[in-house]
Amino acid sequence: MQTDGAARAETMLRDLKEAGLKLTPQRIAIVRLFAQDRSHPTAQDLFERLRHDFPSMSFATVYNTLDTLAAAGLAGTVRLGNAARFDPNTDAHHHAVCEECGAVSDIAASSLAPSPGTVRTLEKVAPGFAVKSVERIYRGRCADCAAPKKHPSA
Amino acid sequence: MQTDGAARAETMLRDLKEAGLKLTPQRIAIVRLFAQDRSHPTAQDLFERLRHDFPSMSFATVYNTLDTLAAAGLAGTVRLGNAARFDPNTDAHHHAVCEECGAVSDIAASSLAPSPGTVRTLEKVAPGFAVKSVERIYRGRCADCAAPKKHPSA
DNA sequence: TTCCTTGCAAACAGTTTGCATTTGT
DNA sequence: ACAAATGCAAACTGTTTGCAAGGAA
Repeated sequence: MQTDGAARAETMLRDLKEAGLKLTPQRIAIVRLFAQDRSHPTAQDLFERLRHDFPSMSFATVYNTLDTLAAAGLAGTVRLGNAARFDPNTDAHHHAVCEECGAVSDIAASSLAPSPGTVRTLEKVAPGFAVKSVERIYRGRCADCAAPKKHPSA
Repeated sequence: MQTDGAARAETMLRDLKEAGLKLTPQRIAIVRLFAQDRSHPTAQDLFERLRHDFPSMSFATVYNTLDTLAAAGLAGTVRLGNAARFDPNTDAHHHAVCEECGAVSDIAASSLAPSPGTVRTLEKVAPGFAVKSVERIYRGRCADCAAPKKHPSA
C-alpha cells in the first residue's frame, strides 16, 4: 500500500540505484517531486515545476527519467487526452476522470486481473482473446466541479 | 444493434443530411469506408485508403468529417496509443486491446452506466465524484497473436 | 576511467487552424 | 446565391532522437 510520498521517493531512488542506474541531481529532483504528486502530471507539468531549480534541465531528461521509472515498474502511465500522464502509484487501481476539469484520481482496486465472469464473457464475444488485465476509467464530475460556487464571490 | 456496415453508412449519410450538413463526394466516401471498418482506424488510415480515389483530398477533410460524425453522435473515439482511433460502433461497448499487435476489438456491453455497487464503492473512495459512465479496456493477447504459427512456413 | 546522462536542437507524429477557392443545396 | 466544405500549407502540441559534453560510480 502506498502512503507517504517522501518515503516512496526514497524507495524509488533506492530501486533505481539497485537497478544500476545513476542518481543524478536531476533524477533525484524529478523523483522527489513526482513521487509525491497524485495529480497524474504530464512531463510538461514536472518540467515546468523543475525549471525553477534546474534552469538548464531539458525535456528529454524529464521524459528519460519518467520512462526509466516506468520501465522499472516504479511508475505507470495513463493516456487520457493528448498527453501522457504519469502515475507514481504502482498499486492496482483504476482512474476517475472529471469531464469538467480533467482531474484524474486513483481508485483503488483489489486487482486488475479479470474476474472469472469477465473471462467467460470475453470468451464468447472475442473467442481466443486472452485477457490479462482490465483497466477502468470512471467518467463523471468531481466533487470540486459539482460544488455550486462557480463564482468565488460572496 | 449494429450489424450491416453498408446499411450503417447510408444511415450515417441520411443523418448527416438531416443535420443540415452537405453530402460532398469526400464525405460520402469517408462515411462509406468508415462505417464498414471495425478496425478502429486512425484518421491517417482512412486518409491513406481514400488517397487512391481522391488524390487531392486533404487530411483536414478527413479529420473534419470524422469530428463531425463524432459530434453528431454517429461515431466514437478511443485513444489508446498516440493517435485517436475512430469507431463507427455507437452501441454501448468496451474495448479489447491486443498488447502484441495493437488490434482493438469491440466488446458489447449492455450499458456503460455504473452499477449500484460501483457507485457505492466510488462514494467511499472518491467522495463527491458523480460517476456517469464506466469505460473498460481489456488488455491481453488476441487470437491471431496467440496462434503458434509465427512463421508462415510449412 | 568508463559509461551513463545531460542538454540542446532538430526531427517527428498527430492534429488543428486560417484563408482563398470550390461546391452542394 | 449563400453558407458550408475543401485543399493547402503552416502552426502547434507532445514526444523522440542524435550527438557532443559532462558527471556519477
